[in-house]
Amino acid sequence: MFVMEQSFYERVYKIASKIPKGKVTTYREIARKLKSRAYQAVGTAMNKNPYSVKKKNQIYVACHRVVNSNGRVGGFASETKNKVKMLKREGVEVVDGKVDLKIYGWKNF
DNA sequence: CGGTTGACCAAGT
DNA sequence: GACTTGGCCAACC
Repeated sequence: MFVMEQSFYERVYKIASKIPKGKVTTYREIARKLKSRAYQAVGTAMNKNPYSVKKKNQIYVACHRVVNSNGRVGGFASETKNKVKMLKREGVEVVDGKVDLKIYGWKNF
């Protein structure tokens, strides 16, 4: 059985999966919702994120909807072009791997 | 328990 | 605008 360890990461996944379509959020915001400033840990969580597993019990994390505070698309840089496509398909305008946080910034506290 | 790391952030140079 | 430095927090060794 899945032993979803109740770690800091899982909370991150849940929040990340909460991101509405056509919006993006930053690591900072996620950390903030966790009552922490662990933006770093959030990033690390994403890195180990089982987003590929789209099972029923599994959480799907839209990594591409998570960006840095600068609006720059994060570490998936090598595949950024692909993610950018996805984001655009969701209605998010991405320019040079960057997003307008003023417009698409997720502020659904 | 200390040092390293990580898809980070902000301010300074 | 690019690079450096310090800070931040959780996980890993």
